[in-house]
Amino acid sequence: MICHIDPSNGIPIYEQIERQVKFAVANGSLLVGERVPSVRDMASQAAVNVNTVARAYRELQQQGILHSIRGTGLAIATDAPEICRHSRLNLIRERLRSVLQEAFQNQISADEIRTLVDEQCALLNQQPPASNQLNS
Amino acid sequence: MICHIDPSNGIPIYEQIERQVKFAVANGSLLVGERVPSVRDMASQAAVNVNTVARAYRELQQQGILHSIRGTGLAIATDAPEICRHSRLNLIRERLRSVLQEAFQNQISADEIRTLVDEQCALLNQQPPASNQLNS
DNA sequence: AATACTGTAATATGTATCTATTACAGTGAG
DNA sequence: CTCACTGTAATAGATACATATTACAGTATT
Repeated sequence: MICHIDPSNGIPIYEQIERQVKFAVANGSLLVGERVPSVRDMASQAAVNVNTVARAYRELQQQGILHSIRGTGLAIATDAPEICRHSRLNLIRERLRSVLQEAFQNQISADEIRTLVDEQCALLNQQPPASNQLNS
Repeated sequence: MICHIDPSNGIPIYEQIERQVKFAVANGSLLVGERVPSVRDMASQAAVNVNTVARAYRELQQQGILHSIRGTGLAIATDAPEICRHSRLNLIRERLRSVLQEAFQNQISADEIRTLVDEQCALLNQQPPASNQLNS
């Protein structure tokens, strides 16, 4: 899989990696038993430090999404698809809630919000669908 | 004015203060020439350090939204309403774009997004409208 | 003049994130 | 066995954010 890091969106890099692994599992882009890219591969693809990837993988292990195969790598755990399918919308919902809360607190109407949403949906649909490929 | 700080939304506190002053100006809650709460008042109301408020005010000065009256305080500048009315939707648009970009990159459909938006609009409408009052 | 406010600045401390680098033990293929 | 790969750990350094504390100069009120 390929990770797209946005260094300027306020979300820590290790957490962005975490989230994208979860989405990939929920999408079926990563299957149970399949190995995730090695920390060094992922780090070089994402132009990020190895420690940062290692932290993401560590937290994914603690959540039961990855399990370690000693000396070989990290693989998608059996329970991962269920966990990640459940997380899929929640990850977006939480971020969305935070934005809309600020909007409502500052007198922006639901109509204005819906207009902004439609506008951004149109813009993002035109862009390349950010190919979520598997790795080698 | 009263500031609502969310320590867990990834936006630095000084920037949250900055944004809320801009919204208040755009809304007409703060009028040209009116004084903004003193750094010490704002800090105690928001349960935040004085330096953090001072940083927000400093950046608002650099943007031409506040101007200093020596020994007396900071007041809303003449150009502030125009600047802030222009910023109003853009501040939300940028945060929204970031969230929707992540959603689209991870195969969440526009329909799913719109469902989430409507769901959150309904939830937030039920809550107290977060009174954006002027101070004493 | 004295007092109580303004903003502003300097200093030190703590925490979180990220980087760079080095090292080590386990695994598998040649 | 050797070599190249795994994850993992330890260390050190940089930066950003926020805190606590102290201090100072300007202004207005009494």
